[in-house]
Amino acid sequence: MGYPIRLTLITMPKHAREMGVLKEHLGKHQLKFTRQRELILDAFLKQEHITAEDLYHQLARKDPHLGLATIYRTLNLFCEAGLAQARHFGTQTQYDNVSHKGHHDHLICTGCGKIVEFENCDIERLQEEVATRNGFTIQTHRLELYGLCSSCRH
Amino acid sequence: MGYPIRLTLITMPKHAREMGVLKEHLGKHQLKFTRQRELILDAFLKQEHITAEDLYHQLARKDPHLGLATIYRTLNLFCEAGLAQARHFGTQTQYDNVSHKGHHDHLICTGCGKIVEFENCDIERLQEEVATRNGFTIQTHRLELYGLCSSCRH
DNA sequence: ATTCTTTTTGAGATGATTTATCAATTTCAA
DNA sequence: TTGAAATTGATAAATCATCTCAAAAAGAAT
Repeated sequence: MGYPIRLTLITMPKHAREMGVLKEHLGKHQLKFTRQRELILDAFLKQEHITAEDLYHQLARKDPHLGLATIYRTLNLFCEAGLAQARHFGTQTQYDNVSHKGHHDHLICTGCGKIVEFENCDIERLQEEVATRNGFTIQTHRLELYGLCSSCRH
Repeated sequence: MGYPIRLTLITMPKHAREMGVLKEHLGKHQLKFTRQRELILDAFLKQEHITAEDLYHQLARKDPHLGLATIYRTLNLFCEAGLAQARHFGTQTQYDNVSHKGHHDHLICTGCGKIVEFENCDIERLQEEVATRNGFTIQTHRLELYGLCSSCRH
């Protein structure tokens, strides 16, 4: 009986953990915490993946008119801080939100463009094996499977 | 005893099989077989992977002066014919020669840029599993492992 | 709070890569 | 050989991302 005691968590600001990661990275590199960086991180974390251009338009309506260059700079900063990962799919660069998972693999439908994300420990273990056998130490990886989803096969 | 009877193969023109693949693709799409396309395929097949720019410079001295636009058009044509595969690595597009292997996976050193190619049947089998579980039929895939090679780790 | 140094921002210029345009040329089937 | 259709090459244009730099903001030290 009694209510679950989650009040402190419920009232925590959104994306507190990621904001902390960002601040730690900034501190370590003599960089500053700005309103723009906060706004962009907040918006970025609401998506699985987005392009700089899309994020620019999404934020254009907000109060200060954020420059496109700032969006690019900040997304690249997130990559360095380990909050995002750049991926070149098609013509524009996609920035993936990897703040809540170790790796990010994709199943991509060549028919409709649908993207399904997955994780597979067995594959990752085999990747480590291959790398070790070749004297490499893996920092990150990218696995994309292209094909037709069930709807597009017909 | 006696010599191995491989004479017909030995005297076959280089890249005959791939040239056949190209011609078949051209025929199916009302496209024409030109001297440029022949030259570009010949040069392209001599590498594992190359950028349009590099191929352009490599061919610049040859008889008909090939335009850069033609190189791009033709490499994209090869992709459609299944002879090449485009990969966005860094800023330029890399065109991989996939004519003699099923798939093309890479170990890429983030220190020196060295690229090691590998194939791993176990990984491919697991990829099929993942795809099937999600209702996908795989057409192709891309696996890139980024890390430091043994020389760059120091 | 004020000052001061350093970093960041925004707007547009710039750079890099790829595609589009179009007249002249080439291919290839009739 | 002829003629319709496709291709080519040169360059313009488009696309995407980074660079430049003066003005603004951040943050530490007064």
